[in-house]
Amino acid sequence: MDISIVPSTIEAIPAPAAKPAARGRQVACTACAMHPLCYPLSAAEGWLNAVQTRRRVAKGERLFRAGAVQSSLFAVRAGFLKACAPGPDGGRFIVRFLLPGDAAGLDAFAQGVHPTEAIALEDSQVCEIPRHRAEILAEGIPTLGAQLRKLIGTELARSQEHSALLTRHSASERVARFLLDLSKRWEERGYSKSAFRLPMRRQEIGEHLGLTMETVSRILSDFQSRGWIKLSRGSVEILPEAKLAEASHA
Amino acid sequence: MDISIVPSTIEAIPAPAAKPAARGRQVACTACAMHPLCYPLSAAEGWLNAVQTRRRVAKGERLFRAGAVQSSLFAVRAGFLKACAPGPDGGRFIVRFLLPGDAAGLDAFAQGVHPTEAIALEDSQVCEIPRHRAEILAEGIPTLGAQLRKLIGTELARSQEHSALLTRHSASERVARFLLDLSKRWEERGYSKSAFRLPMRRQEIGEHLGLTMETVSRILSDFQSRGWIKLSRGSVEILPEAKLAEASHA
DNA sequence: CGAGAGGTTGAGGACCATCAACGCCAGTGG
DNA sequence: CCACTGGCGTTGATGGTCCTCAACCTCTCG
Repeated sequence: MDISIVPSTIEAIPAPAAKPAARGRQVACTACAMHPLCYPLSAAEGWLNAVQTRRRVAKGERLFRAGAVQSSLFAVRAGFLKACAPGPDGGRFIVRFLLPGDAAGLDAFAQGVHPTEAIALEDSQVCEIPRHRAEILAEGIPTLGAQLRKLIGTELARSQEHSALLTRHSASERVARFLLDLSKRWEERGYSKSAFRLPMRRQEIGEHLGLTMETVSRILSDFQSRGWIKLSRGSVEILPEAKLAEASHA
Repeated sequence: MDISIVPSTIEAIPAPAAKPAARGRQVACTACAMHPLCYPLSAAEGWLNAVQTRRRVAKGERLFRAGAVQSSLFAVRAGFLKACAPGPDGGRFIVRFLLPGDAAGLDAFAQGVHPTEAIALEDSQVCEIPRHRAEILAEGIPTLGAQLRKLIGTELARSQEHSALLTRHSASERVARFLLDLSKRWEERGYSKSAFRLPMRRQEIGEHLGLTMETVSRILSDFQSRGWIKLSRGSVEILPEAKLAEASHA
């Protein structure tokens, strides 16, 4: 059985205690950013189990620490994490929120050390590919090398786009785009694009968008009062008649 | 003669008309971001000439266009360029200023298409490595593949750091850091860290830092009146007793 | 000389940060 | 069961930072 292609279940791996939070949310391997990396491995018998291990990350736990040597690449399998760059003053910038299927830790290819860290916002699961394995395999299988470049390049393009968002758009445009971006990413993973969880705090949205938590809260409230979204504890619904797209680049 | 190691001169390549602007400013190959890529090639006889070509880019000319298929990677050999992401509304975000020794076009590894474009701010020269060559070589020489990943990863880390700068720092902190960053990069290339050209317009500094040209102008004037810098047409001097570093993170 | 691009400087105001108070909810312990 | 507590979210008042609009200056080039 090819577990890289068949969407496997959480029960397929040893679990000390199956947690509801991580259930029904894991992404199919075929939708994973790392899939092109994992897939060829399944063809090379005996390698798969050695290369791909899984790991649980409890809410609040750090997957890897800023400044730590890059030992592995990660792919989020289930849950929700944040990738953040801690500042010297205790503040931090949240580079990105990580959804199931997203890759993490790629920025460490620069120095071999993680410049950012990843912290779980809820109980999560990740697939782990040891770095030296990835490198060896990238040498042996040319398409893997290309896929790895593509993955890092995608992160780069995304980061540049985020910078553009930060320089050229108002607070409400940023929040609107943030919601639409999440919506799109959930849709790409086969989930509802109109209703999804929002497990991060307002503070963290602010740290991602360059705003204060109060501003984020006000703007979300404003969107709700206009009938564009519906907020509830830890989740949001984007109403069909959403003017969000309109608001996002005006 | 190994032109990848010996700092070669502009006269060594056919030049329709040697332009003073590009002279005395080309970086030594050993200081180039692409050097680890170029260097191994010189060991493989016969490949070098085919892989590494040079190209002149006149002031105002576009090295590659946003949306164009990625045909090559580039390394700046002499001159000064900007890498920018044009917005739909005619505005744009300047991702980065490119100095001699910097790599350009790496973000195209995401889709095979350039998301950003590079435009010369003054007459420049670039080294060009066709993409398919780079890929073939990366397959053949493992260290090349790793170097390529490292290059892209470095761009990624830099971009994330820039995002952090945009979200968490005031206008004057941004300008101060911008100057210090340029200073450091010139120093790394063997030039003066205290006096260097500033060939971009105020408008363009603003597009890089998320500020208006008026704000940039005011802050530079302010720095000058405090005795921290000395401005002259197209260049700047950072005075030894610079409080810039202090201002950059306060 | 005139025209135009880029830079500087000023006045006024929008936008968002700051500071502060309050509400809601979950968890805790009496 | 209920008060207490602390984290998070909301909302209001106020002020600072930076944008906007505008005038003027300098330099370059035809």
